[in-house]
Amino acid sequence: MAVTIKDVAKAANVSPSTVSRVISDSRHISDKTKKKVRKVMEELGYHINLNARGLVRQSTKTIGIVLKYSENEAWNWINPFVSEVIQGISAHCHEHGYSIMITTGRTEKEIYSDVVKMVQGKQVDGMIVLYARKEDRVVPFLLEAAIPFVVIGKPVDRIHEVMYVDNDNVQAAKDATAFLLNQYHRKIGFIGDNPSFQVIQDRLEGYYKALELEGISKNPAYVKFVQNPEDEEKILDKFLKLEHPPTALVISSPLQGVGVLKRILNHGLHVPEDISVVVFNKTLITEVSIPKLTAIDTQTYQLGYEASKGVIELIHYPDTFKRSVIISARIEPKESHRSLQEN
Amino acid sequence: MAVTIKDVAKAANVSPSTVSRVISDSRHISDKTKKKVRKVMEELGYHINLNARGLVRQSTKTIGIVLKYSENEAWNWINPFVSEVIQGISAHCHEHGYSIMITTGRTEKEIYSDVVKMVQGKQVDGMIVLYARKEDRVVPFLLEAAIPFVVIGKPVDRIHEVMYVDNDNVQAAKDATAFLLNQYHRKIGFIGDNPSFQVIQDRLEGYYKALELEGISKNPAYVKFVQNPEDEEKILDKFLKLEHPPTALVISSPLQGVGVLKRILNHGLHVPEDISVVVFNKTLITEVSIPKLTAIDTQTYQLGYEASKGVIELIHYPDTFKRSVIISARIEPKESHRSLQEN
DNA sequence: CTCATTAACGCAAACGTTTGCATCAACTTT
DNA sequence: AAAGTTGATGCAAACGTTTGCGTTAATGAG
Repeated sequence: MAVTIKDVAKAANVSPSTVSRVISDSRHISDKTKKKVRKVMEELGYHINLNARGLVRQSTKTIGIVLKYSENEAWNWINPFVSEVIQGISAHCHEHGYSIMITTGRTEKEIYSDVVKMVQGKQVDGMIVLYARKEDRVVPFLLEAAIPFVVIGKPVDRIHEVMYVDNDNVQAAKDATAFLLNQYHRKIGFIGDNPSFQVIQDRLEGYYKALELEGISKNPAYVKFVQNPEDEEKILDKFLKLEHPPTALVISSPLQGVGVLKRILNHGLHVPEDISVVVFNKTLITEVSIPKLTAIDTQTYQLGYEASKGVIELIHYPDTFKRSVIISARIEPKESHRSLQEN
Repeated sequence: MAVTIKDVAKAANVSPSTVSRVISDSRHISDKTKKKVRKVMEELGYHINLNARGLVRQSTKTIGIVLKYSENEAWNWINPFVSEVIQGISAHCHEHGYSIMITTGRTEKEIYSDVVKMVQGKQVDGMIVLYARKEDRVVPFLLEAAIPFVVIGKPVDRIHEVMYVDNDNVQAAKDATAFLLNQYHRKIGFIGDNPSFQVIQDRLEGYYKALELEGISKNPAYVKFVQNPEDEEKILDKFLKLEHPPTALVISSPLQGVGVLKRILNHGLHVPEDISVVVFNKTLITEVSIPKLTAIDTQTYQLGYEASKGVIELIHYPDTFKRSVIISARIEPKESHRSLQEN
């Protein structure tokens, strides 16, 4: 088949071990020999077999990515969040010569076995988990397998045992709400998706905290969760039928953001004239939206980049302290908000 | 380290070869032995080492994906096209037990060496190339290496030697243009991105063809290429300053579509009242845009799915006829166009 | 009862690297 | 000049599978 290290060795009149050492640029080999061997490698068109190397080195210089599993299949990849995170991971991995392998499973069970295959099959040196979910089997498995990994998002359960990178969602939501308060909004609504995610709980908490600081009491009528896109309509209806409809909204996803935007228009109202909107996650969507959405930049790319830094560090120094990285989020004022007071 | 086939063999009182055959469920092994061995595997927590298997089988059941390279880094992953294609690939790969590995390179050179590494390093059994570009080194390399691969898009050069899956971009653009012509538009503009991509050339050709059928001659003033987002402004300016500005536009990417949408609004004009817009690639973006963009559904997911079908077929039957698959594209009328004639 | 057939399994050689240890020549040192 | 040191390379055993071929015992045919 292909030309192997032995072929090169034979042609260069050296031993296979010498060739191997030339490949890894060992300092035990004389420059003359290196030159000679390299020339032969060139001539023969040699390329290393990474399977063989992986076998003996017990390392493949590959990291696996566990893609987010979502009931709503379409939202997986389409969700720009995933893309951007992977961008970040990819960038850092490349800098360190690591390859990337991704899960292909669609259901929770499939994904789990993908992970097992990657890890036990020794296909990867480390893993990055793109979500944090209650009662998930992946994280416990990875802990058990004692393979380096980091999760993006805040793992609910064994938080002190795993390294994770996340935003401070409480703080971010607090900031977002405070931003609106500073613009003299007093009636602020909150829209989140599935409240079973920790993210949503945290953001809700931050939202409440900011209100509290201003002495505004919790108003359940201002807080809604949309489980599927159709809910948006109902929710907006309810909001607008209130005696005092909210003048501003904090929304936990860009997709919902544009959805709400559209419903608002349908009601003959305008953003930001009639109602201000701040959404979580600055993404392509918030940029191409008209008006551009004032969004919380959670620095998704950076999230991925740091996660990658984490695993690779863990791979090289397994005893690294499992520090957790908080990526700061900051609000990026665009066009979907306005101050209630014309200064 | 981990428990190997030999450990299992020892514990089960059989030879390693027997264990191996149990794993592959060989019919040369008695059911009794299989049961026994499987039980031991279970007890010992055995899992196969895919590196070792890859080494001897000369196959890893992994396919590599060459991500599109773009000068404008941000457009890579963010571009929903890529995400959807990968979704399709991923789905089919999973059905056949194949894993996925993606390139991490940012520049053309980096990507090329990623590919070489994957292929020569025997990390993958086949490849899918997510773009077709003139004077690209990847496709020639893959041909040379004689590894199964399929490109998504129409390879310009050695078209009869490679298997590809693509839309009929000429036809699609022709349809799109005809669609507008049917709505009594006569002054139709075309906006594409990098004209070095075959896609753009094809779409341009289809655009011209449709016009020709109506006896409308080519007008270079109506055809523009935007290389970076800032160009959109200039282009629109030029269009609008024409004596007869276009009443409709065919745009080759959803991202550009929303960009142009915004610029049009900036000029105090409205879509579709003042100008109709049809964009290529129905994606999340075109759906969340306001108004929803009338788009050509190129069935991106299907593109990926078929590509995957292609490689895996080539892997199993190397002598498969290198058929090329054309995924039909059809226009999905939404809200960004109108007829010039009030019926 | 002998011989050919088959079913079930073991042997051992690959697959292409890496790496600890041994070797050996050429230099230093004393 | 002998002993020790250093530098450059080779030997051979791993790494964990797969698989062609050989062996054995049981079965069937004649």
